Amino acid sequence: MLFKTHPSKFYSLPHTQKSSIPPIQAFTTLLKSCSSSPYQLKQIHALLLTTGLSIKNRLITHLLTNLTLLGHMSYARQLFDEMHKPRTFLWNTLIKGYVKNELPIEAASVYRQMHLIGVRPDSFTYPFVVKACAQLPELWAGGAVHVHVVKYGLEFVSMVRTELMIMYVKFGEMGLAEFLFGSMVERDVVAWNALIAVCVQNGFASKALGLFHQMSLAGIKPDAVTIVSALSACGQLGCLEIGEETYGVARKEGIDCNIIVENARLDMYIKCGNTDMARTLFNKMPQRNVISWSTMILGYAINGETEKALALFSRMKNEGVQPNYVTYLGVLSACSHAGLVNEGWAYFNHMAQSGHKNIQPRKEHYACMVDLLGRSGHLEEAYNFIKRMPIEPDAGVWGALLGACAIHHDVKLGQHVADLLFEVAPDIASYHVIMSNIYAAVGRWDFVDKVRLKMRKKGVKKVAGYSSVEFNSEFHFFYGGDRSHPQSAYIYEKLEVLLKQIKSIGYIPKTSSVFHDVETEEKEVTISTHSEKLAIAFGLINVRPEYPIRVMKNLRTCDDCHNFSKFVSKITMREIIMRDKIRFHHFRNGVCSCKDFW
DNA sequence: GTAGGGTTAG
Repeated sequence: MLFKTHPSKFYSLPHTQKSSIPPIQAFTTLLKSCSSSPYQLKQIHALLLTTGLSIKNRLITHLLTNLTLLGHMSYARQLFDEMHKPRTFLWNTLIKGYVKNELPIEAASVYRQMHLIGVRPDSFTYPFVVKACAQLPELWAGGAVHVHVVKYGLEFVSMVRTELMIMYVKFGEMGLAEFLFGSMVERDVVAWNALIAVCVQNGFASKALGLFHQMSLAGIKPDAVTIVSALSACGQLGCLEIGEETYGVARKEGIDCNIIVENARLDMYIKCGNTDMARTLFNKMPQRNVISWSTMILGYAINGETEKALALFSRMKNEGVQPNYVTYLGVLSACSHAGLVNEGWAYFNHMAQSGHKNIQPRKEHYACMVDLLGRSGHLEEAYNFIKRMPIEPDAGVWGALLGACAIHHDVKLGQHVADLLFEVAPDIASYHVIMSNIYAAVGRWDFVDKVRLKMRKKGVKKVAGYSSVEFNSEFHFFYGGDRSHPQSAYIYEKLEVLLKQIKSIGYIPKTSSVFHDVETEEKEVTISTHSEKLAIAFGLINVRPEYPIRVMKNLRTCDDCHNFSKFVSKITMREIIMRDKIRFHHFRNGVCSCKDFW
């Protein structure tokens, strides 16, 4: 700031002997507040050298720190390399810089170099080195670093241990993380929060809720950060009751009036399929940021309330809130879920032509457009659209087209797309399953077997489908053909009665069900005991009639289950809300909110 | 003189 407005003042500073501010202090202040361009920083550096102050490590450190914060890592590295015997904290600063700029390999190599030269790392070094290891694709470096940590006797340093825990959860090593946590000397609120947050972020939501519970038993008061992670876990699991209880805790602790907490709560309502509660909260929030708006828009989109999503988007712009690229993902997926091709094009073109750097279409937006075009039957157009992409299409983009080929039974294009897709992402089970479903739908069982064989050879395993229902603040999980639930006998009995009833009003099981990008449950399990059917039967037995039955599914639902749910909602007069992998289906009186377009 | 945790999307 100072530099921009009064450059002359700045340049004269170090030379002004008479100045009341000593030069070193002046530099320090300046560099601390400095957020200048690399050019300006270079000038400052040059000035430091000419005034003979370069030996002052303190100033160099500020400069180095500023460079790393601004992302000018190559210049920071150059500065570092010019130093004579940099001390440990300077090494730490450089490593920290690489980690903050998500350059874990560079960070790790600086750490290695440190070792080779014989500079002893300290307790400030490891939090960052471990964080770098957590950003690497494989765990082995992290394991080696853990050994060093033990060797230097730093394993009980709270922050080092916290970072190690985070690293292990990221690599799915929950057991190791829990061991480290359990044997921690002081488990403060931040350590709890770190573990809970990383569990949520890596798909261990029920583990996160378990920890949240344990935390209160241990007498540690949650803060806003804890609540945000807990609410996020509830959203992931789709548990509205526990979500409300969590919010109750926040209110009791007086940490509910925080925009991040409110956004997390908003998201929780959305992910539980309750747009009414979300809207009520949204409307009474004293402040809303772009995340609040985007969450609400996306919420309408995935719940099939397309008009509301688009209306909210224009209200957002009228109120002068700048949409970001996530907001546009919400808008485009609203169009996609409703088959609004023209509107989708209009929004997409607006993004591309806006001139705003932060809303230039990204791969996700392209995938959304491909999905929209493909789902609506414009397969050729979708393919050409990908071919014209200015950025390299990724698996998500090709996957969207493959999914569309499955819906429209286009074997030829499907095969072609699969070839391209498996070049980019050979090991993703769901894409192989879609391809096998494409063949299955047209009766090419020879090819189906080939795909299965290929999967077996590659060791690609499909994910088992399951559905869950929350009841009395507890989860009930069902797999296809599952008989492990204590109420199993009643559930199957109920299911039988339901099938008889709906058959009498026209339900015909679609045994040759068309698969969308669904991964079917085990082959031997008949269609009548798909996990969502069991979950619905369970819900009908247990959930009070005034409440809807909320079923959460990890994969997409199949045609037959979709049809089944419509009929059941009709004869039982119950609302069934089903969340599949990418959207909601609200079944009321025989009709689904998705209008059978998904 | 430096250190650990949070919301949308993927």
